[in-house]
Amino acid sequence: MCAALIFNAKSPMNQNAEAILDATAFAGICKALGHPARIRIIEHLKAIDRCICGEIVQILPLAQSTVSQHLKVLKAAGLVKGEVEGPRTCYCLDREILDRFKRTAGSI
Amino acid sequence: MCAALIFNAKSPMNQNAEAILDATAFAGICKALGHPARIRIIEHLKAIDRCICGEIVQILPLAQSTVSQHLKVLKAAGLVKGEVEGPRTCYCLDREILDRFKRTAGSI
DNA sequence: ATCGTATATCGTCGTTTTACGATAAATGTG
DNA sequence: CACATTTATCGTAAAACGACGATATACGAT
Repeated sequence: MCAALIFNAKSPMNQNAEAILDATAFAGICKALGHPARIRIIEHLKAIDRCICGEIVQILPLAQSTVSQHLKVLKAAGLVKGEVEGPRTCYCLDREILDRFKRTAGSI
Repeated sequence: MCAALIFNAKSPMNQNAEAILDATAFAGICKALGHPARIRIIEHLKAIDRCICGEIVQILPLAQSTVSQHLKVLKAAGLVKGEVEGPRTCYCLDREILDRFKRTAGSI
């Protein structure tokens, strides 16, 4: 039927959107999402699409350095992307990874 | 339309199946799922419906006490239920909680 | 060139996680 | 009753996490 039924997630040629994460990769994403502050960051990024770090600092009751660390975790997991814009960094969701997480979660 | 649009997750009267988890609850479930061994336990339980602890010990390359700890984490998160049957304990998924997790993940 | 702003990184501290072996508790079996 | 089986719990050690303040870095503005 669809590509997801033909290729599995471990196939190197599988760059399609239907890809499903294996247990380790899925656990890695879950771990990155396993903190309330990081969930709120994801929710906020979903709502406003893109924003700078400072905006998140104002929303969360955490120090700037702590927020920066949480963003680092999310970035390492591939859930968010950050691009430097002059003195600030603009963050946005990586919808591709997020969708892959959702599909995998749905398949459990 | 459906109940999910009328009641939100924080409503005390919201015991319906469409309930969505708040950020903290969702993060808690994600944290519990944030380890490859625990994902494999969930997958195995989904495949065979119910099994005793010893069966999981044979599947995973971990000591019995470690597996028992992982099961404890999953149970604390509400993802699995365990009932004592004589000298052994039989585990199975809590589909309700799992579905709630899935729906919340899908709504992110 | 200096200043102010925004962010990342460093160092630190206390807590939590993960893993294991050893042991206790519960329950069938001989 | 003694014994084997199954699982949970305890104790422990190493690693990772989460939070913070202090500091470094990068860049625009004056």
